[in-house]
Amino acid sequence: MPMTAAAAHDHDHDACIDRTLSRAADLAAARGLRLTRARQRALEILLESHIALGAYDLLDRFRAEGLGERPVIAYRALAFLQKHGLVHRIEGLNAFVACTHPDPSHRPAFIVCRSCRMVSEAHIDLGSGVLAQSAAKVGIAVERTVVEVMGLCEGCREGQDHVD
Amino acid sequence: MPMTAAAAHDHDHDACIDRTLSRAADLAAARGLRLTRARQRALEILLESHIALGAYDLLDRFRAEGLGERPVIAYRALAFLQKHGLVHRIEGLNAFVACTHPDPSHRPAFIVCRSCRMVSEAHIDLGSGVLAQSAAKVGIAVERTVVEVMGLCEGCREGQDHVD
DNA sequence: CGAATATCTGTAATATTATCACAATGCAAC
DNA sequence: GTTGCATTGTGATAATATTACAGATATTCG
Repeated sequence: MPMTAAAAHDHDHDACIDRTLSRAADLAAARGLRLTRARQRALEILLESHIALGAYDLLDRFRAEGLGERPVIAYRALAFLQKHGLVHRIEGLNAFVACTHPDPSHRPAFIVCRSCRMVSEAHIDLGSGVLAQSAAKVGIAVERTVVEVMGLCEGCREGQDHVD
Repeated sequence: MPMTAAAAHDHDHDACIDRTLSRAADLAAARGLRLTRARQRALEILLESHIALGAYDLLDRFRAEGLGERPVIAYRALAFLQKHGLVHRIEGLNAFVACTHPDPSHRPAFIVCRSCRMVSEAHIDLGSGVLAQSAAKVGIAVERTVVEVMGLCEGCREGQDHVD
């Protein structure tokens, strides 16, 4: 039986959801943010699993729930959530996942299945290593790091030993 | 006077170009690849600078030179060059740069200016660190790593202290 | 050589991802 | 309550990327 994304994370996913939502609520209270219906639902939908969703996947859900019909609705919600660190973009997939890490400001790193789009969040400090030195040498002031480790998860390897 | 991308790399760019093109020719000879006109020119165009170009930027050049009118022409050339490690995709920019590293199979890392799109190529071995362990733990067999360090280069910081 | 095979190119259409512009609405401060 | 600002609604469009299939070119092998 193929392992689900949640199973692969081996955790209490309900608690994971609750923790993240209450963190979002705290953040909103603290910073005076407006966690409107669309923003709240976007976060909830992304939290349902650790599968990265495209903006248009989210839009489909919004449409089904009467929360909006047009792409920009989804992009706005995602932009807001990203800005406040509640959602991350997976560049290698053009997709989004809810942030599952409690630390407010961190350098996220992602472990990603290119087939089922399961994402596991980790961390890495590139700020102090060889790469930071190289960046300094060419004069780049680092603002953001994109670190994504891609491959096939166990379930996807079983289902399909071909390339995909 | 703002530093150019080439100056920031502080190198003999002509030699850089020659080296990469001859490496491509060697590779083609060795593997029986067909380095056709469009492919050759795509590589040459990307080599003109260390600025990442979008597929449609390349297409514009192709159009100007009578090498093709349609997007798929550019994407095909890029796919071929990527497949053989002569070009890398910068995920954070949806753009492409020529590979400047002699090592045939490596884990590239990029230092990127988000404004002028200058790219400096470095390397990093994530295969042996914490991240690889995390990947193993969630069952991902790593195939590819995306490592991009983004920020503003010196020239772009000077020109525009606002956010951009 | 010449047919068989594989690769590459040309062309059209379309899919996917993302943003802009502007009017209308809601919410908060005074 | 009206001023000011953030948010939403609506339409259009921009930017990025792929599929499908026919025709051309190169390579292999009898």
